[in-house]
Amino acid sequence: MRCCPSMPPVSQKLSKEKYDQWRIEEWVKSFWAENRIYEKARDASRVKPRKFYFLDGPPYASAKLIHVGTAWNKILKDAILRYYRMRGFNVWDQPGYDTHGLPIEVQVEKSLGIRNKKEIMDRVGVSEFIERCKSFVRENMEAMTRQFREIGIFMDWENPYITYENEYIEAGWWLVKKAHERGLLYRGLRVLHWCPRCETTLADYEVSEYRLLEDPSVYVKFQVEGEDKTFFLVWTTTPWTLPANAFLMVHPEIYYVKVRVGDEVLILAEPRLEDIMGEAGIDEYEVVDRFKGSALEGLRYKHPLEDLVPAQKELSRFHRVVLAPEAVSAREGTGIVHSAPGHGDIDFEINERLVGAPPKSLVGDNGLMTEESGVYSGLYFRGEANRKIMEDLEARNAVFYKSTIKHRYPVCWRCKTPLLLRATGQWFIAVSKLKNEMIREAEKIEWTPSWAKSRFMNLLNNLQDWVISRQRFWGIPLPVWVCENCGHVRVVGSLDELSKEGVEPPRDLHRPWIDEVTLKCDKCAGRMQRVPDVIDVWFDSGIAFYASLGYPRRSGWERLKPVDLIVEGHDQIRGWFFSLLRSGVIGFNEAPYRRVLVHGFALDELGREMHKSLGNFVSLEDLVRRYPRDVARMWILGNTIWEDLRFSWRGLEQMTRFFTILWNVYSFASTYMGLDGFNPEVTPLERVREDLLPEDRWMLSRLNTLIKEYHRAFQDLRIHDAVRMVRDFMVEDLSHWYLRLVRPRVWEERDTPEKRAAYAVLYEVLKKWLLLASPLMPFITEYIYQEMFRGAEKGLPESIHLAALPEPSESYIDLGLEEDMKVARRVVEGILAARNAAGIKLRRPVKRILVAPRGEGLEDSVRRMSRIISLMGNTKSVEVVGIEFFEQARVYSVEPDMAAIGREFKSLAPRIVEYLKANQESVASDLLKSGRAVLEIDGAKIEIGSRHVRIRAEYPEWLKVADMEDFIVGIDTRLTRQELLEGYAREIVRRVQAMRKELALPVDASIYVWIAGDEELLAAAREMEGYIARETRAVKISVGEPPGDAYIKEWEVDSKRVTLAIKKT
RNA sequence: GGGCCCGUAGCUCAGCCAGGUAGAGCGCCCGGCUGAUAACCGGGCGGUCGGGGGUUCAAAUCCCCCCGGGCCCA
Repeated sequence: MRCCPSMPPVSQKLSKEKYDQWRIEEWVKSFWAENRIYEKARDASRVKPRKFYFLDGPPYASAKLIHVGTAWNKILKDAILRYYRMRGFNVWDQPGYDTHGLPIEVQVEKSLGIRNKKEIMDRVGVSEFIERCKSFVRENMEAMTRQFREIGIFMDWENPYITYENEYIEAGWWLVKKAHERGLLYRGLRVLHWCPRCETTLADYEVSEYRLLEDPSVYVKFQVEGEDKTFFLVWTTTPWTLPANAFLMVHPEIYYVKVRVGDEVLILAEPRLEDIMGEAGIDEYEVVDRFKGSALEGLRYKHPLEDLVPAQKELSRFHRVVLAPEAVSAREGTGIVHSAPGHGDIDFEINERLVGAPPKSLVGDNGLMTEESGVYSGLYFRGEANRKIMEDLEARNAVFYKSTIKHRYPVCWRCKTPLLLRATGQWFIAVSKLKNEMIREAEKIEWTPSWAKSRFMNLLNNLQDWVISRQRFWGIPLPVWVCENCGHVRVVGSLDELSKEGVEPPRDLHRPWIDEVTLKCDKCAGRMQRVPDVIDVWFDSGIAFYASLGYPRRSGWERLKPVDLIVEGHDQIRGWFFSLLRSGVIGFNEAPYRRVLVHGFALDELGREMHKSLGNFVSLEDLVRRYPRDVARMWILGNTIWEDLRFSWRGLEQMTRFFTILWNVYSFASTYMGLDGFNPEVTPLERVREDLLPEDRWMLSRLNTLIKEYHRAFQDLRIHDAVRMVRDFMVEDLSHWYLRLVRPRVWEERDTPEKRAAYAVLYEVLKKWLLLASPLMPFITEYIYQEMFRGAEKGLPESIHLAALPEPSESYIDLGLEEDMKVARRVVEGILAARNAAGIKLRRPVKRILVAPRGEGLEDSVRRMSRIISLMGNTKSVEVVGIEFFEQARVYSVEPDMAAIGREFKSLAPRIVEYLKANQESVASDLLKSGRAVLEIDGAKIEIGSRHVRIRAEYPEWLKVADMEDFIVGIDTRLTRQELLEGYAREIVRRVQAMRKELALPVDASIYVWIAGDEELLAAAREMEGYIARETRAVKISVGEPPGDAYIKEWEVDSKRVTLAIKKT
């Protein structure tokens, strides 16, 4: 094998160093940076014909720390992108950042020490505020990018898309204009949650936090018109909505009663009567009438605060009872619900449909009651206003009963201020009109896992119009200009449109600069001013599919569309996946993406969500401080993608074991290939095909099966399955099995065809495995590639990440052989179990093992694999026998159950026991056959049953058996002198090896060996001299005294003493 | 209140789609190996497959109900 010294063999470098994943990763990082490996991978990919447009869901840049879940997300994406690059796709891998929105504004407000919207305008100034938002976001983005790069995410970090950039904003305008052109943009009134501190509307999905708050619980009497002493009883926890009351609602199907209490008559729902009277502490009352709610329809009433509230002048003419089953429940309240259409969403809807009152909101932007509320003007809605209203009601005898209630009440998710519902004018996109198109397009999307689709479809069935306006600053300005004179609306879709009007667009398109742009109305030549709103931040990321590519200003989208894959957590089904589709249909009438992969959430070790406030938050930095990147990546990627990831330091710790095994495998190969000067160019796989042993063909079959299944897993987006099969292959097939099988061949000093074959196979397997593993663990694979493979073959790419993934070679796949080997492994497992039971170590050879297969075809497999079974089980022969062999070999014994025998046979018991002991086998066989046995004692016949004894099956002393599912495996433990001596020889070898190691001798150094001590061991040394010499690289084995400068050590083998000495030649 | 996901050994999780004697790793106990070695390997112990009902010759797996956790919606 050293025939061609001019060629560079496989380097031994790997085996010379201690495994240190940290050092490796540092080295690889700088290797990538110095040689611009990412850029080379990107550029090589970008000229390929088959496109793969991946779109990064932009993380929200509101913090510097990266959540483990976000890391999982990017690591998954990275593995997939690497895979597609290595399969020759033209991969678009631009990352993005989501940068606008209220959460960022709130953080910046905090840093500026201000508390409300007014202060932004008055104290800080909007332009300063916007600059602060931008620099805050920029710092966060930089920090996040640095960390993503740190863990080896190969994405185009030099060219991310950023939602605050002018080009991106302009792309947003384009879509608003598109919606306008399609007649989908409208301004409408809608009751929405409002934060009185942030002074903006919140979308439904932003109303996510609730607090337990105390509110008044009050039963108010509304006098029935024309009947002085008859009242509708109404329950409310929001007295501040009463001034805006327009009508009352009842359920047509529920029964109502008139109840006399004192000299008054109350109307309320029958099912609530007892509870309410009980709560109010009233025992004496009389039901005077009973009727369905429908009978109340149209009855008019008098509002108790009518004269105090100017708004009531307009509202009083609407005061009547309407039927509204969807708004009324028989389970709480009185069954009569007061409706303020300006402060309730159902109220608003019913008002539109049945009543038509003006939906008054008597609460201003900042939570203070407005002028129109008269005496309550200027009072805070949940505080002073509530109190004053209660006082007035009581003063007017309009309160039947009052107390307080603690209930879940929505608060602002950013500042925790209690919210209110309020009718406000907002801008909408009428996506409900696009429902059919959206469903049609969603049907075309491929979902992994498939249940994500049903969840998505469920959402589409409840499609609502989209409120896109927000009354804030840090967002894409709504490109809507309204004429001050005639109210004409104009939507601007690009900067060019402004230029054409002779308007110089501001250098930054954000507020406040854009607010200064005015246009001339083309209807009346009046001045047009922009509406002050910005757009919902969900709009930003929803347009990323084209906006990230600079469309419509730049080309690219037309070429790359549609997006081939998006990958996000399951919360984004309702979030990003939804908003992308919405924008796609508004703008292009089609779904912008083709495939979706949904992953789970990263939870803490107890299965809870991670929150900084809970103190269980693990950041990416925490993670990579404690575990190397590849280890973290492999652990994270191994989790079933669409299930939640339970964080576990222990899990990470366990993953490090896999890496030592993997390192040891490569280190082992590198040691011996280097030693023997193996050169893959001189001895390629094709050249050894004739010399392959069954285990080699098996290994190659396994490799190619792995490659096949790996590609299938990646194509199905089952990355976790790819991780598991790559890992299992390395541990089970390569390390545990193949390496053990080829070791003797590798140790062989001579150059044999079998050794060459082993090296060629090993080289092939190690190289291809490394390629398969490289998208998953990019650091260590790069390192090994550089150290071990790069120098051994000419023309290999500069980095493993520039290489192509292997494709399976069907000609190497032999499933029958794989099946045979499975059988062999099961048999060897049986041998080991039997050895274990017999206390015979693997080092000691046995004469024969006996295998009785239980199933069809196993017998042939065992015969075909008998050489391998012998080798791995250290046995001289493998005999296939029938099950009967073991049945016949079994010796049965019975053990009397004294309690049972004594109870039934009293004084005869000792005699029976005596008999049983003497006739164990016959009694046992009778009992097994017929369940009874007849004993003859003093001529009398006594019958016993199996309840009287315990039957045991035993094999004879020389046969140790492992009874398995598909086999019985037995070892013949009777050793001849030959096996005994061989065993001793191996004991000697092992000890000499240990001594070599203690002296740190080079693996290929020759030595002299001296042996003294027990006679049998000396005999073994003499008779097995050749074997011992070969295994230990001894040039001579002498019996007797060693020289003084030899390394001498006393040993004990089977309590026989032996002294060994070695010395380097 | 609705939709979807998860619940399997002490711990972390496969197996469920296409029903056929419950698996892995870790931990624990016992043993082995020693030129891949601050490693590694084998064996053993360990499970009402969240609970209940149904379909079936056969259910962790399919169906229904309930309990607990999660995501989303109302």
